[in-house]
Amino acid sequence: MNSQTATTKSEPAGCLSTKPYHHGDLHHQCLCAARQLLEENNIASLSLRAVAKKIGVSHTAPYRHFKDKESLLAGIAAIGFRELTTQIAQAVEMHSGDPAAQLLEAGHRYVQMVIENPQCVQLMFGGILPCDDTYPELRESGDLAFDRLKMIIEEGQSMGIFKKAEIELMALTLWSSIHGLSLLFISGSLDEAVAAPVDVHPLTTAVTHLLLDGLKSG
Amino acid sequence: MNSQTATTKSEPAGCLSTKPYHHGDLHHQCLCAARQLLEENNIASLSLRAVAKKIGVSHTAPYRHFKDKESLLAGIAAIGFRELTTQIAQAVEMHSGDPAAQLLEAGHRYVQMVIENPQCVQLMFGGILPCDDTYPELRESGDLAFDRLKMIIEEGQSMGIFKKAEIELMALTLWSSIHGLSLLFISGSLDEAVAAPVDVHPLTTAVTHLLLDGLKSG
DNA sequence: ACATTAATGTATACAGTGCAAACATTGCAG
DNA sequence: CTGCAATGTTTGCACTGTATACATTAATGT
Repeated sequence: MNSQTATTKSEPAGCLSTKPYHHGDLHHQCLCAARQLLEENNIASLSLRAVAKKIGVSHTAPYRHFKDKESLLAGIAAIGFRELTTQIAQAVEMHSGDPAAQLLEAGHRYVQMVIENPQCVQLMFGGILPCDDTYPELRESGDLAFDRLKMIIEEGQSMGIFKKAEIELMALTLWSSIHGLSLLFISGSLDEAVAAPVDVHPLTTAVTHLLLDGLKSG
Repeated sequence: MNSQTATTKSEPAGCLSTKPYHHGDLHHQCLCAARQLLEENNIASLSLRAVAKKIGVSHTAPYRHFKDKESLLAGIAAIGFRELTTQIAQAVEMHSGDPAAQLLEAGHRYVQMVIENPQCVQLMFGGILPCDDTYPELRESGDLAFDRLKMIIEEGQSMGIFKKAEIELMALTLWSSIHGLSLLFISGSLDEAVAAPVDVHPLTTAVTHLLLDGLKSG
């Protein structure tokens, strides 16, 4: 080829500047693009090649940043777990000193997160990724979220507004219920099981209240 | 007595629609083989070609019985839904006249079913299959199961042992909780969130009891 | 009974996929 | 400036879903 100018950044007109052939940070962009494509379709039809094309790199470029496709998926799932934990944390500090309100708020945020990122959630809990310690970051985030949930209940107990059953059991019941409700919702199973058109927010509120009735002391 | 019926052996009580013509139950065998392969690995790595090979036919043979791969998956999911409905029905007739026991039994069977067929359940609720009416049989089965659940609660209410909240709401809470518990269990999320090694049966019992506390009248 | 036909299974082909290996381009360290 | 490590590209292979054309066989009308 010719030596000097033509090969390098000789694209003065038009295009955005940031395309130095060594792409900015492909790692991050892969995650973003993949997450977007994931939600646009579903897990099955997400391809690494499509991700690469969306970013504008060759279809093997992502392999410089992710060992394989599963590794990319794990990265997306980790983001999801972190977001979930964040949501719960925000719910806690939003209603400081009111465990019942914290649980309700956390439930709403959990459901909201699931509804807004259904495919990501399916990825997080859908058994696609291995359960072992292949991707440690996954478990840590999940752990954190559950810990926060238990802390809420603990506070409620010490305040005397929750009965003193096993904490993990109560937390698990709550988590299961909200988790199940969210997943049933995005799976579409509710739309025809329940007669009326389903509105999540009041539904979540009602379910949580029903659960809180069972958790109340006395 | 055998001149005609010898060759035309009525097909062996297959899982899906009967094939009045041409004998040979490839349809049924595809479903069985696919289901088996599905549980041996996971959804992502289930291939039609592997199914065909397992049965011993050419890799395009299944297309005579299933429009495409998704259609096969829908068939498997339908089997799963029907099995779920059956389990709940059996729980009901097992504890006739005792709604609380029916719910508990149904919960145990639900969880058991999920644990024994995790990949199938992921398929049923994992958002792989379209939610619309592309596969009507899917929705019908799910409907039936939910109807049975509501009937249990209705009976409990008329017997005066459940509070008289909205039936669909109570049913939904119960379903969500058991569903969520099952899915969390097979997703592996529980193994590290909960400290001790998780044993499902007592856990299901405990969760159900906690819920029943919230449902009780008074 | 036999030819016709529809139902069923096969052979072949093709585009899309994940991924490995060899190669090219860049930014940086000596 | 030279060499190197990080990053991106090209090429290639095995495998997948599935469309098409072909072969076979069971069911049916005459």
